Amino acid sequence: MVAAARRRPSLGRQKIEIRRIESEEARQVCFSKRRAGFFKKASELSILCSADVVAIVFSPAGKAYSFGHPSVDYLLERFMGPNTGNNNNINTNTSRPGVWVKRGRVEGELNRQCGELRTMVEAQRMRQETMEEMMDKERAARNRAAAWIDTDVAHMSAEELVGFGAGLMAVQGAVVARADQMLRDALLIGRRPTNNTSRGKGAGFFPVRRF
Amino acid sequence: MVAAARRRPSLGRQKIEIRRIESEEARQVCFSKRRAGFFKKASELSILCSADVVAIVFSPAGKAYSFGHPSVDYLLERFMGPNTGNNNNINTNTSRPGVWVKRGRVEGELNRQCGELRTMVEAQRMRQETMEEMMDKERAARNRAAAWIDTDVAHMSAEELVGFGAGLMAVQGAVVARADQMLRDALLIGRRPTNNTSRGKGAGFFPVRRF
DNA sequence: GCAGCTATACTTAGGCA
DNA sequence: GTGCCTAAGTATAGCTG
Repeated sequence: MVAAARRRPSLGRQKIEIRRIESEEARQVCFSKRRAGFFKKASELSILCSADVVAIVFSPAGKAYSFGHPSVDYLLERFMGPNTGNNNNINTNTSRPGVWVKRGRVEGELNRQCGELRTMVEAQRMRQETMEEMMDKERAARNRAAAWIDTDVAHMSAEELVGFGAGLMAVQGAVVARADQMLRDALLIGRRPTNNTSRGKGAGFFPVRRF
Repeated sequence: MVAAARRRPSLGRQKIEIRRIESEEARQVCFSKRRAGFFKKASELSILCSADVVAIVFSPAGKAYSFGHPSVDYLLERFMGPNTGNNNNINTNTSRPGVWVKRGRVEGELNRQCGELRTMVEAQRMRQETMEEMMDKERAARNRAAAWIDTDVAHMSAEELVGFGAGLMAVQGAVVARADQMLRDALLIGRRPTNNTSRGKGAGFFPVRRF
């Protein structure tokens, strides 16, 4: 059966899907709020568990915000290691990064390569953003369509339904349900209807790298 | 009143102060749980707001866990690259007039950075492909959905049709046409269909009407 | 150590000032 | 961009298997 149209259940918090927020303004607001919450989590984690934590967030506009305990620099240094390889069980006691100097011309070739690569990265990023926006639009259109179907069914009075007849109702329900199901499944906007106490997001959910 | 309440008020969550957890075991458990939550927050932040996020956590034992979107190394390079002045809570431009590297590790750093950038390019390319595949699937799903509706009605047996009654048969064409059109219009354009069809007492709101 | 539970503390989406 | 408000959605402390 098709879910009834969902009106705003309240003035309070609403559930949202974890996907790029389309509205630029809403995205910005969300960014501010969640960034604060994120850093708070980082802080709590470091205090409660005596863990060292560093978190850096780049806003879409390019601004960088960071949190670090004991300090961002120290931890980054520790993470990246004294050499190119990342070492797991740390042993660097260098509490301060050394002096940084601008690269000389010796590495001009490498520098150019890096520049090109960076340019490529940026270009690809822009393409990616464009594509994300396209998908947002498609999804928005889809949601509107789904909502429209839902509304239709939801607003259908019993009288009207009777008018259709049992057979038509069945087909209609099947059509709508099936279409809705297919759309949701295929388009990844569905959810697990089986168990509302969602569980089982155990492993491999995050791109977390372990050492 | 004397605080006699040193009992557990319930079986549920209890309030704790944000301070180092004394019990080693409890601290470890908390670390695991909160670390997961922390990375989840990072992931959500990056997705919801299209922000780049990197988070690194060192367990008390020294193990390092990290999350990074698009990639830890790329973001760290981006964060540290532009200049030396990288302290906490500092803004950094995305643009870099020149790449700065640590003295004495210039070549190693450059090579490493180039490697990371190449990895980035590759990763982004793959992500782009993934996204394109998703879009293709979405289109295919839409087409399948539309086709399914068609076939469903088209393959309807005479028996079924009899069950529906003559009126339903008469409307069948309208069902298909309207549903198809609705899907196509709404899905592709997101345009609101004209729903104000004349409706007598039993007229259906849905494209299909009573017979 | 991780997975599952319960009940609750905490976070935050959507509005509004 | 900031901050407050409400109500709901989530994360998670404390336990158990």
